[in-house]
Amino acid sequence: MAATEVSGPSAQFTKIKKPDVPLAQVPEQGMQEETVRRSGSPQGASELQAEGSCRPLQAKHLEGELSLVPAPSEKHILTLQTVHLASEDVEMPELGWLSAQPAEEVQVVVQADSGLPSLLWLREEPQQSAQQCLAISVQEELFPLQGVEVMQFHLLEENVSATGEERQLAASGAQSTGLTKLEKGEEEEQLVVENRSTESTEEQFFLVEARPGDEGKDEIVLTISNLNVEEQQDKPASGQADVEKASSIKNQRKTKAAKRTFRTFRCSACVFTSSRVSSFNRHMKTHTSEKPHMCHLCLKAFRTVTLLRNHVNTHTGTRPYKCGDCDMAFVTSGELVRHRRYRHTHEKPFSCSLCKYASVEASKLKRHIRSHTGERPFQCRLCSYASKDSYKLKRHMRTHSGEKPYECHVCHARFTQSGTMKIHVLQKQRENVPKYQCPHCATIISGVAVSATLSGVHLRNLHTYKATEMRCRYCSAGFHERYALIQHQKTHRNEKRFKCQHCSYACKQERHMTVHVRTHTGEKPFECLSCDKRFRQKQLLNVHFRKYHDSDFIPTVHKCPKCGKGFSRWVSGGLLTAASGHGGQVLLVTQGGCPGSAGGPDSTRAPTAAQSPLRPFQACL
DNA sequence: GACCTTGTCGCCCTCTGCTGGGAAGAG
DNA sequence: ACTCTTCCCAGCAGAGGGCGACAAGGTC
Ligand SMILES: [Zn+2]
Ligand SMILES: [Zn+2]
Ligand SMILES: [Zn+2]
Ligand SMILES: [Zn+2]
Repeated sequence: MAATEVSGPSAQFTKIKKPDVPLAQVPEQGMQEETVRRSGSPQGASELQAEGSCRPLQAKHLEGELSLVPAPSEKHILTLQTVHLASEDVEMPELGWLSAQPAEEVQVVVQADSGLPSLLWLREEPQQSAQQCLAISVQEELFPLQGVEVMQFHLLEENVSATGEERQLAASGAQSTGLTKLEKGEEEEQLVVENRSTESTEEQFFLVEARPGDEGKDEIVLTISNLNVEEQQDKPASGQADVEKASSIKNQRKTKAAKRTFRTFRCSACVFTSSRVSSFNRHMKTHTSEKPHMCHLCLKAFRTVTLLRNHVNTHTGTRPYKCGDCDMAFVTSGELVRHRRYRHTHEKPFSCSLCKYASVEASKLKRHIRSHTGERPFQCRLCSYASKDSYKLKRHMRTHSGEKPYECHVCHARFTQSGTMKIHVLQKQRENVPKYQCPHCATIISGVAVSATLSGVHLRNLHTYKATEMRCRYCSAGFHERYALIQHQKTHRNEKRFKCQHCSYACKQERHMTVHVRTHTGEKPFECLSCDKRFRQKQLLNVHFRKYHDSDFIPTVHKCPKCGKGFSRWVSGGLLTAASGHGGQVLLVTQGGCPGSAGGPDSTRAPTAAQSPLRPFQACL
């Protein structure tokens, strides 16, 4: 490949568009190139808005370069950096793509139209070469290589513009030097990036070349090449503009990536890539069903010896990984780590972005997120219920099956949930615990916590001698023991302490006396709103209203078992109060029946008040 | 290949809170 | 006798903690 030329009316940055080649068609490795074009139609800077949660990047111009400075905490997904490939006799400057320090880099923002990551980083290099290209590094984990390879990189001319010098170069069709150079102050855009957090992973590299498009057209052609299969030497020779030469560029950055030689092996069946052939080979076995290692105890087969050994340990109970802080032990180190996070370190690496929840395991966060989204993937096949996790659905299914797996050991009652049974058992224990009988009184202390403490409290509170005499609330009696006082006061309870001033009537409660006094004063404070009749008691008014003004009122009929006549009420002493058929009279009857018969009581409901044979029985009220 | 780490799925558990029916007691 | 209120309790769902088991990749 020849030296890359960059041309065009302005500087250029890239807009990622949708992959337009199916992943399966993506060239596997090497120097295959994807050439994409973009016409020169301008795009408004306002389009530089990524969807989703966003954080603005402010464009700045620093000493002739425009850079977009991210917030320090930003993590980004793609990195786009310029690499200035020198001519054959010019030693290449350092390669920015290995720097892996985004905060130091100059960035270029691209927009994702199709959910692709929305930011590329672009590193501005000094203009040391007439031949330039771009290298893109991709954090593999979040953005599979194949997906990137086929992306279209569109130039956004409005965003950036070439310096005057560059314009000249472009106009002349000569080699451009300032691919990433931005005109100071020309368009300082507030750019927005997708705020997606990720951990740093191995990077993938592409070579992007820019050169003028068809003659006379406002067009730039970007050529994207894969660099992954090339080796990068620690001490490369001078570079050329083709990939092979780029691959041997001296890398002066002291980074991890720069210090090692790497080669990428890529699975043809999935997105997996690895720099190690051993990992690659092992990975390829995952695409087969080959499981040569079989458990002699249960005949289950495994892919690796390690998996088999762990499995056999579950049979034998062998748990080599013991927790240093408790007695727990585990089959695998991972289980131990997780246990320690749950029980000892409380480290919770997975945090909810919507609330303060954090979890030890990703699956727990996933489950938690459903409480925000309301998603209920587990649908009951018998009713409309759907749950957010499988366990709740399983638990719910017991309501259909009637299964009650939990049994009370005290009364053998069964329950669908353990918690329900637990509460029940606690209740039973309260009933069955040993009781404490106070030696000084009839008090019996029972409950779950019968103890010396509790009985001691009883003795101290009730049976200790008090120097100060305690007076009864109702009379002049005095006591030095609280228990004696309380017992005495109880004797006042059944006393008819309220005595009528006008007659001999006495009662226990003041409210009863209030009502009674009205029989002397004639006061009837409760007035019927429908007939102006007045009552001394509210209850009497209520009864009146129902009987005479409520059409829904259904009186109870007590039938005389002997003669079948209806009575409004049964009096336990053997009196039936006559209802209809007895002319509204009060009739004294024997237990066996009314005077015209003999027998016991019976009661039925009359169909309606209107149809009832009963007549309101005023005399008995 | 061994060891380790990371990730995933599934299972079971606890704690918690709401609800409705029924018994008991008060009014 | 009736009504109303309160309490109890079983039923049930929401949310989260913890572990078992396994798969797969990185590294030595
Ligand atoms: Zn087995
Ligand atoms: Zn422990
Ligand atoms: Zn949350
Ligand atoms: Zn259901």
